[in-house]
Amino acid sequence: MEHIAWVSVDAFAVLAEPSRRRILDTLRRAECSVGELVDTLELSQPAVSKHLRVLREAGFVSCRTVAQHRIYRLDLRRLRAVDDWLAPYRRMWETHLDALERHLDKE
Amino acid sequence: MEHIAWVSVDAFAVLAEPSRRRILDTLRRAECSVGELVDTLELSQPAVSKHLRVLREAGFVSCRTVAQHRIYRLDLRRLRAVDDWLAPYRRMWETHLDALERHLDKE
DNA sequence: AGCTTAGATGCCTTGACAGGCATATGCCGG
DNA sequence: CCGGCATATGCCTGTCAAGGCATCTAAGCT
Repeated sequence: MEHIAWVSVDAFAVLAEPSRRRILDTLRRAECSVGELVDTLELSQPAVSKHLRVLREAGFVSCRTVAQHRIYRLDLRRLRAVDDWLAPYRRMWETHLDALERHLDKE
Repeated sequence: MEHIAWVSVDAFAVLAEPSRRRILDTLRRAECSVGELVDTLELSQPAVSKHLRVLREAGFVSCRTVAQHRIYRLDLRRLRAVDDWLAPYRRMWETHLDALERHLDKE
């Protein structure tokens, strides 16, 4: 069921929430249990769980169960989709930057 | 006044709105008047104007006045901020990809 | 000056979503 | 099998943003 659902979720909408970006930033360093995230983010446990649910359904994170803990872990695939949207723009400023450098070299 | 304001606007929140991304995608090809955007996006004129205001105040676009037209134009600086957030993640999948390639090379 | 076109703004309604709190579920140890 | 810890979920409420419509402003034309 989830495997279908997350395709339709708007990645940017998910990232619009600052707390969710902070969760990703935290998971970037190391995978993490919910409790650890609660401590790090200073947010209530239900709030964190809800954000994790959104991130999970959107494919930004995956989780596995270890005893009574859930260990969450970054899934990079979805972020690449965001990066894909950005790519053409990045090409633009890279060429602009190149042009600028060439301009400065002439002086 | 605006020069101060747009620093505090959350870039991701601005991009969360699909119509606004479509506007940027359109402006990426060429600068554009409001009317042209209305035609392209099939959205009401007030709606487009409001999105443009958000984009403008967030620093994603700039505009100049030509007769009774307003020509909007992409401003890449703000997108680079988004890209900056993404950069550490990109490094991650690039190294993962490298690792995968090395792995495949061995076979 | 009056008319028209391009665009911006204001008001209103509606829908989505975040957080708080209470509660349910799942898993462990004894 | 029971109590307790870790996490998930439901319900409620407040907030905020998007779109529709009407209106205002500004610039050009005759």
